[in-house]
Amino acid sequence: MGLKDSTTEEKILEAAKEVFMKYGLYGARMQDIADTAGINKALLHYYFRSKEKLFDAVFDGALEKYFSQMNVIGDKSMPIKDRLMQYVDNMFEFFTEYPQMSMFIIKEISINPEMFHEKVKHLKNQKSLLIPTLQEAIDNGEINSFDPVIFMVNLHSLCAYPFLASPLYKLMLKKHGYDWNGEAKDKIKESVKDFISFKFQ
Amino acid sequence: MGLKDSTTEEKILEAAKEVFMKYGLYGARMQDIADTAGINKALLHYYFRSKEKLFDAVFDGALEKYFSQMNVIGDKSMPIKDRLMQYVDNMFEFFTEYPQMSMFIIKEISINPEMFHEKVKHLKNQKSLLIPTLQEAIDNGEINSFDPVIFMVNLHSLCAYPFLASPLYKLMLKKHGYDWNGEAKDKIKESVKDFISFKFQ
DNA sequence: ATTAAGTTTAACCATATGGTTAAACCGTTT
DNA sequence: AAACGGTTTAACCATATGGTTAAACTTAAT
Repeated sequence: MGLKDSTTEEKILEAAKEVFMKYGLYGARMQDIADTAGINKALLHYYFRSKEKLFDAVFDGALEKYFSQMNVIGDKSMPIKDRLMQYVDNMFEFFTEYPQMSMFIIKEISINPEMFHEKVKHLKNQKSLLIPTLQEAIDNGEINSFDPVIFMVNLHSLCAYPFLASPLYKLMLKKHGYDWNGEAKDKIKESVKDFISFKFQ
Repeated sequence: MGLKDSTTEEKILEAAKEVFMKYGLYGARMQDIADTAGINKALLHYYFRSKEKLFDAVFDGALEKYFSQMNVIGDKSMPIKDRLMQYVDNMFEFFTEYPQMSMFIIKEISINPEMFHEKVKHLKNQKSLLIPTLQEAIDNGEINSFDPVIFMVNLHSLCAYPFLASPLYKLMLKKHGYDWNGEAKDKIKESVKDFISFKFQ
């Protein structure tokens, strides 16, 4: 019950992240995780009692990171437009660092929505900060009225989809002279900012 | 080698679609497919030699349907704006009928890009019709100049992501008074049309 | 009715897989 | 050095899984 060797546990978690994110709960193999971590398979069960428990640790971490990131939004000292531009920058930075995360979360929820329903209760940042922020700017008369919920869906679409579909784009954009890991990502980010700029004169 | 009972083969393919799309190649179980189809497991191997072959049949069908759909775009008799609006309608119709398809295709490509690379060669409609169509409208002076490749990415983002993320939205939009299966989908479609309208005065 | 060909099933097989256990291996305390 | 606690490993177990086989079944042609 004492302190466990943190580095081993972290090695396991890192490997589990990699394998679960790629193959999902059912597609992932414990032996694969052990090999990736460079340890014995029995150690997985020593640190995390079962495959499900290990998966939970990975999934909980992902949910926490994902939802807290989605709520990073600048304070009221800036105009709403600047805050949104910064929000776009943050999303692109986040998805660049964790390109597989949205796919992982969405896919696992689609397989097992009940589990997600249970887990979301224990999250601290479950409600979007973006929507009340937009609503406030509308109420202030800072921007013209529109539906902030629908706008949030559009904005997340524009930012998240290019990364979700990057396995496709990595192979298909070449035909049009673009390299995903090169200029494409930045050009897309600028185009997203262009897109939402129209909404704010 | 003669004609096989078409209904059994179709039952298998239907079940395989369902199970593979949900769990992916590695997560899917042959027994699960057999149970879903209501047949003996050995029959799967009688009609399709192996799990991989059965998966190929499903994946090839999905690729074919997906890429041919992405190229349905009206002819030059209409103004470019109307053609794009129709394109949006088509995408929303398609994703409503096959909500899991983009997820399935993208996920499997991300696990095994080489396989996709091989398969895409044998596709008839591999290159996007949207991009040359936009380029033509720009060259004609019908619309102001912009990058058609980046625009295509944005447009597909706006249309595809809401369905990709629908497992999430189904659970989260309720908090804001929306029902995914009710009004939300249509409101999002209209907002997408609004978004792209800005590009065309 | 018999044959022939395709179809379907139950019973099997070899291996993969999640999980367990007892022993070995540390590092620290006494 | 002995004892103790946490850590790691090899060997093992029960079941799941993809795949095979031989026999039973169905249908149509002769």
